[in-house]
Amino acid sequence: MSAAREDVVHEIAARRLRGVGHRYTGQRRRLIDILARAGQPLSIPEILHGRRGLAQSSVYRNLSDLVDAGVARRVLTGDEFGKYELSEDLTEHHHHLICSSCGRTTDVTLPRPLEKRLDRVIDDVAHAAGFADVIHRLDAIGTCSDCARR
Amino acid sequence: MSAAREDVVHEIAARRLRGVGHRYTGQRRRLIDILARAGQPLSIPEILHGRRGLAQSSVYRNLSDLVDAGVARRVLTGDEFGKYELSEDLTEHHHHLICSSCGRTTDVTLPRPLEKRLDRVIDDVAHAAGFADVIHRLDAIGTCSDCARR
DNA sequence: CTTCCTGCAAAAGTTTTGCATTAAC
DNA sequence: GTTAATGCAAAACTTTTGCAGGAAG
Repeated sequence: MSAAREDVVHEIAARRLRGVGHRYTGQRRRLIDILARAGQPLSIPEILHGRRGLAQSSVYRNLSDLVDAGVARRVLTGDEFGKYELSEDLTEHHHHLICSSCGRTTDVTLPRPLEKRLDRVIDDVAHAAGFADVIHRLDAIGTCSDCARR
Repeated sequence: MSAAREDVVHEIAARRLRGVGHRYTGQRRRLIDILARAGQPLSIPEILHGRRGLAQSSVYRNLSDLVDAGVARRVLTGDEFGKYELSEDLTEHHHHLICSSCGRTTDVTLPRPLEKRLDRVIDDVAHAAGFADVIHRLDAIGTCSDCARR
């Protein structure tokens, strides 16, 4: 995919964090790695699971800082937990397939022309309602193959 | 808009609740009224605010029952609270403009042809990934006019 | 009159905060 | 050396649950 190479992602993350007065510490670098390798949004319990040396409170604080710096974003899945992923300019514009039964979330992309048309229409509608700097969030919610079997 | 008249909404709500073994009580009827008149998703604090005779726990329970019966749905706004609205077959298919700064949420609709194309493409993509019974959720997130002024 | 719903209070579960210690620059 | 980040524990906040009393069918 068109995602930036990992070292470039780290450079960008470091720059943006410094831009908002934060340091690029080991734990923050590690979180970026975890999110970059996941390829799907992760909840804090998922991030903590099987990894040592990460205090829950620090992970919450750091993900929040990464969001503030524009390096990550919080995804709403209807799961009980919030999930996090790298921001789109570090990966690529994509959408989510969310299983309404188990919360499983998969990244998907749509054809370029459809995306462009969507963006135009949404921009028009949003401006008419007085909204500025609008991005869109399009997710599909259904039943994944595992849950359909039950 | 093409929304059903209020009394029809109540009939449908009553039928669907009975269908899952629930009664159509005064409080449930009242919640339907509140959601129907709001024209935008409401959080539980918003529902409780300025209304007497609604116990918080019962509102949580009843909204959950309304969702189970297919009369309402839970909307994720990034606000700290979950918000609820009537299900789309009782109103009409629409989307949300969400202010990332203050959480203000406004309903909007998109052109029919775009919606149809979206549905087709999402259906294809979802099926390819093994998902069934997919609906789409498209929201626009930006800055509302009030927050832009600050 | 039996079953489900309601309200209150308490519990559970996710996220945030205070503070002393440690690491970054 | 100064300022910010970390880990632990405790607190805050949203949502769920237990239970006794009340309403629905």
